[in-house]
Amino acid sequence: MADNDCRENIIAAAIPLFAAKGLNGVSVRELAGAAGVNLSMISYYFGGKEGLYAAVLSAQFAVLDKLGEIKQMDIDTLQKFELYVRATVARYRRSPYLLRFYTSELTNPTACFETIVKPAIVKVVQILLDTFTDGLGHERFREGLNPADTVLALAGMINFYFLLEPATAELVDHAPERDEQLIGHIMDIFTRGILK
Amino acid sequence: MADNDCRENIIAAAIPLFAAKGLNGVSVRELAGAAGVNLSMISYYFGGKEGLYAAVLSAQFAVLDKLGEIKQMDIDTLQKFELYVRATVARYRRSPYLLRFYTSELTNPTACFETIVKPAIVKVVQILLDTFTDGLGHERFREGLNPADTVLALAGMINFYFLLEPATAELVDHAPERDEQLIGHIMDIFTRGILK
DNA sequence: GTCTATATTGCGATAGAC
DNA sequence: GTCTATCGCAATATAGAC
Repeated sequence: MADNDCRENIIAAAIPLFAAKGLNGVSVRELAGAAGVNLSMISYYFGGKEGLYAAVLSAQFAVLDKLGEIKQMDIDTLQKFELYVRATVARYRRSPYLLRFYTSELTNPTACFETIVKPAIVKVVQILLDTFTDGLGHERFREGLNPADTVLALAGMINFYFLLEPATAELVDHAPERDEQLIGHIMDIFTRGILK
Repeated sequence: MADNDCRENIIAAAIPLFAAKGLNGVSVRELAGAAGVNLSMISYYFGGKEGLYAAVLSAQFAVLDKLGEIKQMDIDTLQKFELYVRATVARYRRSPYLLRFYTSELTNPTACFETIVKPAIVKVVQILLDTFTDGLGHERFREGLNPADTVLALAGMINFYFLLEPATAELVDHAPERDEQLIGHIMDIFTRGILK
């Protein structure tokens, strides 16, 4: 295995394994076997299993950085919220393991929670809060809306839909073809919910 | 340790440990130590660590059974949905580890997912779907509402608020004193979102 | 029912050859 | 940079004394 291919192979093979079973559910032997490399390579490149896990999480959460662009855009507040929902759906479709890492760290935090996951979540929530506050001045929002409750409600509607998929696959159609309808639905509820 | 006290002590001590670290993150030694019993008692009473985990999950998810009563009540559909939200909040306050087991099994399923967790989730979603369908006949709901998207949106708003707490504690006030305001907020958004 | 002692297995990590 | 071999440890589970 040539040079940096090895390092990338290990990360690529580790993503679905860590996502499915968590940090403690996978052994270095299993990780090395899936990557087709010798198990000592994991210590060589990452300093151990936990180092590999941290590298995987860093790569997974890097995609969240792009969300910051929404705040600066010259569009309506509600259009910004719709962009957030669209970006979230697109992200989960493109990177189907991200939500697993996200919620696994929220429920069973490792050392990475404080260093990687929590800052990433805080950043996203802060963007949504700022967007809402910006809109308060010149949008026709209802009186008495609590900013935090409002933006967490929006985030909850879209994230929970994906989180529940393993349990509701036979009850609810989670096909990507329905994503547009889902986005429209959530934005309809949210828009009517917060406007005067 | 007298008789059945022992069995119950083990379960009581196991709940926060399994909730915080997951099935693979806790050892039988740690479990026995926290319960103040000999480690062989776990095999004696539960047949092993996985048996104890299954017993813990069964006990945790038993509280969901009461939700079925909402369906039969002679009240408005929207009042039923509010009762669901209230019951969810009250449940998480009374049983602060349930959500951890819930989402841990959704993201990193064990053998218990198919036998205990998924059936419990399906049951709740089915109750919400039936409640919505019942209401379609005699409530002033908007046209074109997708039942699944609608009820998952409601469930998402309330569940995600609690799921995110470990990450947003410094950003958002998650105190129980605010629960009434939160419930009112979510029901306001949901009600305006689905009525004509 | 509860204990001690132990059997057995699998773990993560690394020394050292190439 | 990659391999083999192995070290040391912690895991679960249980046999057998009381």
